[in-house]
Amino acid sequence: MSTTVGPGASSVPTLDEVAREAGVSRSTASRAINGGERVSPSAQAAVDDAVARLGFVPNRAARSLVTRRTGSVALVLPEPDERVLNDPFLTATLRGVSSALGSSDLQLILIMARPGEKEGRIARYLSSGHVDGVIVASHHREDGLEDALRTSSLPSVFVGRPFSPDGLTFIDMDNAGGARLAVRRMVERGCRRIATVTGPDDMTSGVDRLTGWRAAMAEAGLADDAVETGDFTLLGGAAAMERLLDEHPDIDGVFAASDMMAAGALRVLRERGRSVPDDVAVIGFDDLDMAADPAIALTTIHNDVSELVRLACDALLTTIEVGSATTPPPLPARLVSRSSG
Amino acid sequence: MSTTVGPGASSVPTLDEVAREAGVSRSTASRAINGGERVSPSAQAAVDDAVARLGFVPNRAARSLVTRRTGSVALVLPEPDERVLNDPFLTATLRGVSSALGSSDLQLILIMARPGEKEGRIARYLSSGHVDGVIVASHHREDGLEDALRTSSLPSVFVGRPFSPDGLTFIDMDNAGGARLAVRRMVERGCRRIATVTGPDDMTSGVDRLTGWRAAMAEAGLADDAVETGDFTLLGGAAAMERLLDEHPDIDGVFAASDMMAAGALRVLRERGRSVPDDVAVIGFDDLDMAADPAIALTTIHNDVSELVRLACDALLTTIEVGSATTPPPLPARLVSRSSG
DNA sequence: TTGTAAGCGTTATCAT
DNA sequence: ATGATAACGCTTACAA
Repeated sequence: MSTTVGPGASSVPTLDEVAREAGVSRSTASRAINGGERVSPSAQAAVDDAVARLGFVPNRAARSLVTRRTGSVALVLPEPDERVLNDPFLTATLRGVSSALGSSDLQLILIMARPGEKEGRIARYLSSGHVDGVIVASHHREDGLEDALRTSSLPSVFVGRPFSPDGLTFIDMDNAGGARLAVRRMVERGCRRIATVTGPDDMTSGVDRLTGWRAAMAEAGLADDAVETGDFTLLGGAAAMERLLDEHPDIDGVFAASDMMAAGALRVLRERGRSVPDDVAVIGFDDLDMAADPAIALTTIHNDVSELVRLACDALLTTIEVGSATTPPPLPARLVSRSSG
Repeated sequence: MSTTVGPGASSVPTLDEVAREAGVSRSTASRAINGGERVSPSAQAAVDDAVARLGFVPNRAARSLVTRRTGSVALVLPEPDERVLNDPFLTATLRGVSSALGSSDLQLILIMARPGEKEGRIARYLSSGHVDGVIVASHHREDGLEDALRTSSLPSVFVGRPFSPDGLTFIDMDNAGGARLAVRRMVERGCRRIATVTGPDDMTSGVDRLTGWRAAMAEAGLADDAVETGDFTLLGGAAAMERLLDEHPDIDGVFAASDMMAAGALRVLRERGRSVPDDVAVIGFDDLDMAADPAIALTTIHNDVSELVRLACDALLTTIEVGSATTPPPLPARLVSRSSG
């Protein structure tokens, strides 16, 4: 019925065509499509009809050009993709954001690190107006995200304290407090030579847990020289534990800054014939499912990722709508007692 | 230096401002920014300077409005997010697409199912012009994606045969052939009462593997009545195995349409005191890492997901650039022999 | 090589 | 309630 323009000219209908088909002006059609404020029932019906008949879908580029809204938010996880998919902490973050967004009608855009990453690719993508907001988790000191987002007007929320939090909003748990809890528990249990397997020092979660460990060791009047760095992975934790045993054979307690690293440490301790917790107590951090596994039974500091992420999403949505949000106090740490320490 | 318009008026610089700052016209600035065809070295330098000074980033909405390119492609996995993150097959797909895109400068948009999913939400998102192309994997008969993409002009590639492949391009392996291989192997090994734990019948991978099983059973002159349906999960496989043993206590071989289901079947068989492969042989499908685990040692049909996904991405990029791509023949199936069957 | 001008498809303002 | 009309920020003929 329409003036055909040749083969392949079907393509996507525009608002103009809908308006024409409905016998109204483009503005009325637009109003009818968006909520229908101030449009007569008859016009509304005509437009609805035309939309259905033509299979009209608004062009988002055109729409966001004028509304300055894209309808999507980014989750930035500056880690290689295989890491993102294998690390339970990261998958929990992804899951949390995905479900928190489920209720809103925002689309999630997942942005991970890429092999030969040219510095600033992610920041550039974010500033190019493709998203209405950003959640950043698992970020590193040198990834440039903090400065980029601080200077940008793009709403953003960090999961985990940024290195320079000024002008940035973030959600975090009390990492130092958690480490303190772990040390105190081991001290109570009679440990006197307590080591730590720390996280990477380019991540605040690693830094803060180490700080907490040092503080608690000082409080207890214990030496804080048994420190080895891991990378939050099982293998990294195992390697750190090896070094720890080589250099400090007398340790009787280990605080690992993540459950994954604790699992690696446990494996090494078993291989080296140390019994846990009798010879060496072990306490992890995160309280992943694996910690509750009877075969592991890891005492650990609970980290409520889904709550953290929920709060982050709330804060982000608030920022997008209201224009700002505040950084709440850190979530308190809680020790979950199992048989390892 | 610029005419300030009040507080908060800093915001994002536009191409116009860059042009003014560089002392050239907007079109010259545009050309300089996009590749720099036909711009004098001096103009180029001036523009580059201005861009750097102003921190200009092109507005993608405006750009895609005219170029009709968004610079992103969607990966659609119509499964709930927890499923996506826990199923090794799906994570492999995600990883594959992510790395295949790494070389191009396309951004990946991950789209998963949502709890109260209103029918067609995904299709609507895809047609709204937010992406240049789509890869669909793990799709179901009733998810509406096939029709939506068939009628749409959006480039798309399915990983796994669609139910109605006409007008759609897809990459698949020889699922029926794989099932046949499994049955023949068990027949060779002396099995005569072979059951199957099938996949869901709203997915072609489930259907095709069942078809292959039936064909091979017929070829061997065996009865094909021992069939129970699973959902590709471990629990589903276990439940199906229970039913199988209840109804056909005499079975001596099981073809499970996925390794996850095979793992569930193995667990049930062990619990019920049947030894594998002596009492009952078991063959899975997919060849996930877990199949190679010595504690499982599952004979299985190899499924080269990363290759499948690579081909799918290639096909998609071709379609986006050239306008069309063809469906290649299915990848041949290969049996990987381990101790379970 | 450069600039002018015409869109791309929406929404938003403002008379009517 | 409705409809012109002016943006939104960019690319791209076409002219100079």
